[in-house]
Formats: sequence, C-alpha cells, structure tokens
Amino acid sequence: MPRPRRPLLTRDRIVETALALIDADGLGALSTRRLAAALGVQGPSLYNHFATKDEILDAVADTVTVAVDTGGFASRDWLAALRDWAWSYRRALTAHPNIVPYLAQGPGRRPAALAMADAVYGGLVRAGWPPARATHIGAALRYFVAGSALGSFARGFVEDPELYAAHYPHLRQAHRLAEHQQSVDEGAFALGLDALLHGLAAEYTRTVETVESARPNG
Amino acid sequence: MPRPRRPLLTRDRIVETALALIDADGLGALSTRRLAAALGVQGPSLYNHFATKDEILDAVADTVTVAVDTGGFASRDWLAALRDWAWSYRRALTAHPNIVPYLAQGPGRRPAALAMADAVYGGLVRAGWPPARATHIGAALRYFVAGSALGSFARGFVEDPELYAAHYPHLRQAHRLAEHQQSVDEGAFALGLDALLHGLAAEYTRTVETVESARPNG
DNA sequence: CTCATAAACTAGCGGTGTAAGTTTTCATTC
DNA sequence: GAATGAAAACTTACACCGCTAGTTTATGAG
Repeated sequence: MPRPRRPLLTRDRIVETALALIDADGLGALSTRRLAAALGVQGPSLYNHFATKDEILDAVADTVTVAVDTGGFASRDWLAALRDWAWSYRRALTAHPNIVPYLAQGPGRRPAALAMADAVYGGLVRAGWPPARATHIGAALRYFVAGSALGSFARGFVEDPELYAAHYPHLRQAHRLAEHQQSVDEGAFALGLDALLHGLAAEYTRTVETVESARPNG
Repeated sequence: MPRPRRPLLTRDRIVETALALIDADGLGALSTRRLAAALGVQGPSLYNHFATKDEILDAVADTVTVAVDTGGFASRDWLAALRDWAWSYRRALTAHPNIVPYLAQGPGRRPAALAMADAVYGGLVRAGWPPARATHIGAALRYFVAGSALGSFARGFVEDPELYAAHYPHLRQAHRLAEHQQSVDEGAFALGLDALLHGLAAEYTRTVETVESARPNG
C-alpha cells in the first residue's frame, strides 16, 4: 500500500489507541507492531508520526496529565488547593494505572506535566511559602500521589492464605486485601493526605505566618 | 562446554551481578544474555538456577529489601519506629534506585518484603491502632517512600533553561534542580515525613488515646 | 558400578524497536 | 497545468530479547 488518499494515521489516533491498549493489557504489552495492528497498519508506519516509541509514550502520559485540575491554586487558599489538586491528580492516575510507572519518572519535556508543576509551585510561593519550601511541598505530594497510584498496595499481596499463615503472624488477613482493594487504597490515601496536610498547616502557622506578622508589612 | 567440575554459577552470584548491572546501566539494560556474559556464561545457563527472568528480579528486589530495618517496632514507641523505618526504607531504595519501579509493585511472594510488612503492621496494632487503620498507615508510608525513591523529583526536570523560560513562569530555576538533586529530594522527604507523622500523632491522640482512656482498663 | 540429576552448551522460535529504501499521492510553486 | 518535494503508507532487514528443546558430560547417591 503506497501513500493513501486520506492519511490512515494521526498523532491523536495513535495516542488514543495506545492508551486504550495500555489500559487493557498493560504497559509491557504495548509494542509498535501490536499498536499498528490495532490501527490497521504495519508497524513502521508509526514512525512517520513519532520518532520513537518513547515519544508515543510521552504523548500518552501527557494526555493523562491533562486531566489533572490545578484550578484551585487560582481561587482557593493554598491548603484547600493542595487537597483538591492531590485528589484530582490521584484520580487521573488511577484512571490509567498501567501508565503510571512511565509517568512517575518525572515531567521531562511533557507540557501538561510542566504546566502542572508550574501551577503548584507558583500557587505555593504566592501563598507565602519560601521558594525552597514550595519545591519540597510539591515534591512531597507528588511522591505520595505517585506512590499511591503506582502499585496498588492491596493488589501487591498475593491471594494465597497459606503463604501468610506459615511465617507472617500479623498478615493472616493479607490475602483478603485484594477483595477490598479500592477501599483500602483510597482509605490509605485519604488518611495519609489528611495527615500530610495537617502537618503542613502546622508548619505554616509556625513559620510563614509568624514571620509575616513580624515584618512591617505583615 | 559440558557440565563443569565446579559449578560456574550460584543463585547468589547471579543476583549479585544482576544488581550491579541494574545499578550501573538501569533496569531496562538488564537482559539475560548480558547478565550471563557478565558471569562468563551463555544466556540460557541462567535457567538452570532460575525459572524466569522475573524470578531473578524478585531475588534482586528482596536483597534490597533485606537492608530495611524494622527493629524500632520492637523497642521504641510507634511514632519513632515509623520514622526510623521510613528513613531506613528510603536509604535502602535510594541505594539502588533503578530497581525501585520493579520493587514498587508490591511484596508479592518476596520474604523480606513480607517480613517488613508483618513487622510494621504488627507494631502499629500493638500500639493500639485499629487493624484497618494500621493497614492504611503502613500503605500511606509505603506510598510516600516508594514515590520518593521512584523518580527523583529533581532529576525529573530536564536541564534546559530555555524550555522553562518560554512557557512556565514559575519554573525559571527548574533547570538547576538537577544540581541540587540530593538535597532537594532529601529535603522534600524530610518535610513530607515530618508532616505526615505530625498528622498521624494528632490523629492518634484524637482517636486511639481517647478511646483507651474511656475504656475500663484504659 | 549404575544411573538419575545437575549444569553447562548450541540451535532456534517468535517477538521487539527501528533503520533503510520503495512507491504513490498530496500540496506547492513556477 | 507541469514539475517537484514532502508525506505516508509499504517491505525488508538487523540486532536484540526471553525462553524452549535437546545435547553433552560431570557429579553424587544407591
């Protein structure tokens, strides 16, 4: 087949299909040939639209990040904005858990990931956090969200009662974790996020507010 | 070469060499043939000692986990034990960052990972946390530690000043993050961990201690 | 001494990412 | 409207991947 009258592929169609395949079968199951086949095309044709497979994955990762809402930093106080952002971030990642290991490597050059970092960092600095602190807070929350979406804690345990009964006295019920996967993971996330934000709020009153009220224009 | 007089391979030697290769060149660069070559042997010979490549990676991951110290749960109060454990866990992972994506998938059937989960969960329950809460706390800390070791926050940003200057007003200094990688990542971890533990301590006094003092044997 | 097992080998299968070169069509320019 | 260059599909091919099968020989147990 030579060049078709209407292009068979577009970047958008490739990314969309790649995400669907990753969601369905996992990151490891995405090969250029399988992706091409799903698009009704031969493997190397993809390289007319992307330079490498990683470039395709970057695009997929960025479409996932686009769904993250950082609007709170423009309209709400920093603590509420952080909470909203963290939950939105988590929802975006858990909607496509199989791409998270790739996405968790950092923003790289992906526009949506950079825009997100920009909004979070800018919002924290505007709220009065020192720049270095703002970096730390953004990083800490990213650690937590990425870690929570990366491997489901609950699914990480094998469903094999005998394995635990033998050697791990406190894990007798661990094989049941998979049943309640979603509630375990979400409960752990909610608890951890609340604790984290609680601690940050305390730190804020201890450092930022104190310093500001001591300044002439505080 | 037929069967040698003294075996050329042992499981330990394979695991040790695999970890060294992963540390040096990354998880993706570990192939059975390259690993075998580093051991002075042909690729398929590895399968006399391990059934699959994943089994090798499991063994590598578990040797990394062995270094995590959970001793605090036997000797210290739960909050100090959590802090010690989290730092020890982080040190163990950041010593071998390239294996973290594999390790972060969960304990599976790896003995050291299961023993760690057992110690943490047991310690928290013994301190008075309700079992469901103990699960959440262990998971939340694992999220945070794994996320922090997974992709270095600082290294996730590309070293390209122009990229940021153009479109991301608050990230003008982001290209410098890589220089201070270790201090950024450690600072973010320290801040986040302190905040998390601070929040958990507050939750403890609010729920566990209150309930215990209300009980006859409180 | 016998013999099953262990531990190396070689050969090979089906899969991978992607480079190279071919063909035809589209879009632009003279 | 013809010429031309880029675009978008193709086929072929390379080096690598995890792993299986079958071969050879040394070891260790009965």
